[in-house]
Amino acid sequence: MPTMTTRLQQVAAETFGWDALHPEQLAAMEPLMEGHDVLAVLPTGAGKSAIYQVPALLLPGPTLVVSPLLALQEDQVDGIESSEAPEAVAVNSAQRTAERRHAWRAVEEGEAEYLFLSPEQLAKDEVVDELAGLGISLFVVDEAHCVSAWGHDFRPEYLRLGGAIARLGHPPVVALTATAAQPVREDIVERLRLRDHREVVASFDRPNLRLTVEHASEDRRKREQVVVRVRTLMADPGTRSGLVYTASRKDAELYAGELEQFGIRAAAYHAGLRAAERTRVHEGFLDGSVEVVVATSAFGMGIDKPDVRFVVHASAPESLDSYYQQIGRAGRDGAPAEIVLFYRPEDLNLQRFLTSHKAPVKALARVADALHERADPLRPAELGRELDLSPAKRTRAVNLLEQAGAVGTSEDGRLEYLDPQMGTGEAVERAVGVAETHQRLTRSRIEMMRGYAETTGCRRQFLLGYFGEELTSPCGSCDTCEAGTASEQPGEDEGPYRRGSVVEHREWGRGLVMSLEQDRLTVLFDDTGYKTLALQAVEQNDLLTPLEPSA
DNA sequence: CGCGTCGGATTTAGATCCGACGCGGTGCACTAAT
Repeated sequence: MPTMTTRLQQVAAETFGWDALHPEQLAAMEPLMEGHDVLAVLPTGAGKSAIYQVPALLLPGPTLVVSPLLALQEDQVDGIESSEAPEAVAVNSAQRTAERRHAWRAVEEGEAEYLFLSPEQLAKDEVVDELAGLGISLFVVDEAHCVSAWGHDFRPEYLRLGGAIARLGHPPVVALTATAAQPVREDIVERLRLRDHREVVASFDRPNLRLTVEHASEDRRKREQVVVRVRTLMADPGTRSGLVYTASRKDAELYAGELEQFGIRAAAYHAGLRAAERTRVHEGFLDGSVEVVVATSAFGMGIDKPDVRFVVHASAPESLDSYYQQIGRAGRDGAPAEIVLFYRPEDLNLQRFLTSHKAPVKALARVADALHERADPLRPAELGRELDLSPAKRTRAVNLLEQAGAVGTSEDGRLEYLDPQMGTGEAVERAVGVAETHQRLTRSRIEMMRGYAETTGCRRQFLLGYFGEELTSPCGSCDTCEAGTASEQPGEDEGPYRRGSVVEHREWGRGLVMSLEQDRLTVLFDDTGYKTLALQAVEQNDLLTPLEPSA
């Protein structure tokens, strides 16, 4: 009787041609095979897809893969098609009816093992009903950070996945991502309602990325410096391609135009461009005809180019999660790459604006009232028709009420008001509270971005600390290390506050110590998000009470 | 929210100050008109 490990390795080799599975891949696959849910946070290139592709063939029913972009679904389907594995199909709005019907039939008849869907598809009753009859044996959430990054506002259907999983009888669930700090991991686990799950988290360290921050006071000056830096980087004979990230579409166009004037084959990329132009830039970047892509956050997921030699940020993004993901597109081949952030504190204001979403009080009240009045639970689509609310608005309101504990989803996907004793006024108030807590976390993440840019300590230590990883001594290769300011460091084992320990603050409640610098420490509070505290003030005023020793 | 820009006023002939105004990201799915 071969062991599970052997069987997995056999399938990997025979079907996919992978000679050996990494320990981390196996560590994620094995609990899945035993029926556990799994959250795997592994760097791009670590073979995340294998984690579901291989067990899928050893589990009885079809495998459902939720993927955020249609282009990614297409890539994955093509990838599976080129292996010996059974068929993979996608179902989405870009298809003709006949094509869609064919895809469903292929899964029903067992010809297709893998089915790719967007979260929006899964928010539709008829889709989940169809899936319920298929005996899905593995539920995959690819790019799972999207649950947390997009579910709360931009794509609220991401928060409906937990309900869909429940309606499918909760098959083993695996959530896969390359980037997730502690609160993101917790959010994924909670929102997808993972049960007794296992986490596989690889190191976030990318030693070949050289981290630098350039401080600028004037906007105009910063713009000049960005262009000069990109020209300098491109002048290196070993450099064929690089990425520039901007905060706005206009800036992407502006920088791309300017770089072109200096003879660099640059192109802008953002969501305002026509599909054909986006494809042209994307493909040009991969084949080398476009040297530098100047992009908003629209560019990145699914881009796997090994020789990107630099990532320059003309403006800071809204979190270190996004930043890490964007810089992670450099140096995939392992060779050195330059990472430069041009930082002006004012730039964070734009991020503050872009991430500010007020609680939809009107929609909350209407949804709460409608559900309170009804004796029978009702389907989300019915609710939308009844209230004449757009799907996005309705879903956002339902999500908030659900997180507030006022509304629940039944086994068959119907919405119900949980406690008739609770007035709708209170339900709305609680939901607003949930939105505000989330907003505080968002704000605090912007402050962590500021912390990274402004630290005099080792940048790599700061970045890794944010992801809950300890680098015991300064890296020696970032700008602060080279400038000598990063050399001082706190004694990790001295003092009552250690990385990973749990503390309590009178006002902010329970928190997890994320990192220690020479004169300050950063704590992730459950309700307030990240806070950076001066050690002196903490000690003098006895601000923090240690609750548990570090794990 | 708050930055950058623009136009007008002020004061005095080129420049500065002030207030008003516009602007700012990520994708799915669907529909209606060609």
